[in-house]
Amino acid sequence: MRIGQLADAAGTTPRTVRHYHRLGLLDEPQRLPNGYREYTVSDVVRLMRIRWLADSGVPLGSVAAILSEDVSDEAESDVIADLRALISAVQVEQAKLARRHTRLASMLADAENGNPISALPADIAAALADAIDCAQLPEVSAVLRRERDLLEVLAISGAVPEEILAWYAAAIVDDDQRERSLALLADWSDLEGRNPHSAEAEIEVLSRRLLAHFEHQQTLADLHAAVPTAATGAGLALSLEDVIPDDAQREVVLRVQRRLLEGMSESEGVC
Amino acid sequence: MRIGQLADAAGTTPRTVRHYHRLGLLDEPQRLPNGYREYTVSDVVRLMRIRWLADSGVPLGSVAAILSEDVSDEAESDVIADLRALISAVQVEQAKLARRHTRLASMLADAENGNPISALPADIAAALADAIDCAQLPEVSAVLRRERDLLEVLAISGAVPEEILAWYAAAIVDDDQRERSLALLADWSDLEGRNPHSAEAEIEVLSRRLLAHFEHQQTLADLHAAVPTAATGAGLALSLEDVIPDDAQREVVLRVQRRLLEGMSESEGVC
DNA sequence: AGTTGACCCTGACGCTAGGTCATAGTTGAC
DNA sequence: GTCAACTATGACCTAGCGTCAGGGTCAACT
Repeated sequence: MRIGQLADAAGTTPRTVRHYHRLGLLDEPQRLPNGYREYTVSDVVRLMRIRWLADSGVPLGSVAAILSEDVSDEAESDVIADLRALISAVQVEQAKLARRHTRLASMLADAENGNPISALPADIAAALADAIDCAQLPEVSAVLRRERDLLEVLAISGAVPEEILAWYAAAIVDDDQRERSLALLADWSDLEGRNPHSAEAEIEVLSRRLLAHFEHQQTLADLHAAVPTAATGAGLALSLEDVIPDDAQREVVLRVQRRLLEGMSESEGVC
Repeated sequence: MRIGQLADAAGTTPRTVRHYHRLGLLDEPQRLPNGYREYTVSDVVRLMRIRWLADSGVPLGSVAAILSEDVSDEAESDVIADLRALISAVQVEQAKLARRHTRLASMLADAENGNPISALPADIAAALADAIDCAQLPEVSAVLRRERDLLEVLAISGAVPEEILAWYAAAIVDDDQRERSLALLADWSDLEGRNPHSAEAEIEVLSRRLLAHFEHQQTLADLHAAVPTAATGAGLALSLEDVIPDDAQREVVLRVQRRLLEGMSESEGVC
């Protein structure tokens, strides 16, 4: 019997047989005068056993121990431990594959509907992409990108609460609020270009408008409370300086945030 | 931001970041005077997007296309085709893992019960192993090994019908029939050492005893009918000469088989 | 001032389970 | 004789990094 017939009998290839020879899993048979390997039926049996184990997920390095006839106690308990480890590895892998399947399916749905592929829900990602494309001013589009990136990073971290997404969906996707939201963002981005010390009045106005815009202030409070927790919980160690390197811009953002927090705490009793 | 902080932020390792640099997935950032890479927050966003896709099962080679902003029609349809292929690959992998899980679980059960690990059902494999160990004559043990190997090869081929296994279970595992079965095999192996031309009488006697032994002759007929089909169906191209290289031994087996077939066809009308 | 420990750099090999050449000799059928 | 199909060996390739080897940098503590 030659190597091709052996391989055919076991449903594999000559390359694989030679591989097993080199690993010592299958003994090298006698050679014919022309150098060809000459196999017997017992090689077929051995090879099929190896293939069966390999197909069952046993790594080739453990096959020899399982196929060996000697059943010393320690060898057997080694085999049992190996099998247990393999089974839990398979379970881990199954969980991973299940996650992949759902994610890939939603990515495919996104792509088929012409939406961008993103870790964010399709409606939010699409609305943000549209807004970025349609923004007249490049600064507005930059602010929107920053918002989108931050939100997506939080979503990837698996730490973005449902309420935040719902709030975003309402503020950006909903046609009614959308225009006002974008106008606010435009003003905000406009403000970031200004000298923070000569823009006190505008900062005050913008903060009031933002507070007025968010009808559900509790949600805004949740947002501010959740973001740092979510970020650090996911191992994200980003400071505002990382996100906004420019000193003046950062100062404006800090002042607006401060005013917002003041405004929220003032009306806290109301909610 | 240095490479370790970047990697931590994305929940990965510096080695992975450098790997992505070499693949061109992540632009090389500016270097500090000491040669260290200096990252910004947009690198964090990019890296986390890459990790999210990779975790979702997208191969790194396809990540760039998915993350690229340009959405030309052909690029998008390429992406859709890739995603479809990935999803079906995941499904194939899930089926494979499910098979592995059941197989590994039954192997673990075998090992825990002290049974040999085999593609055969545990009771049959254990009974055959016991019989092989306890056989007084080495020839008997050799015949039993041959039987076991053949049966296991057929089981691995996935082509051994349930009835055959049930028959074996009855003949070998069942305590009542077991002794008679083993005695028959011992006589058979004894016969194989004889000159076929001077053993006509013994062949006749053995054949009659075999026929008498198998109460369910239809099952025996199934066995003989199924084995060649199963073997060729599984790509097994083994002739009797491969299994029994010795001419005289093979001749004895052929004569016994011939007598068995005659005996079966005689009583065919009865079943 | 020295030392320790935690980073960073590049380059190279290792892992699984074989696939895929490249090069060369052999067999078997027409 | 010729051609396809087989066999031999050896070497490189895959994916996604892990892990060393060998060396430089930096901040803190003694």
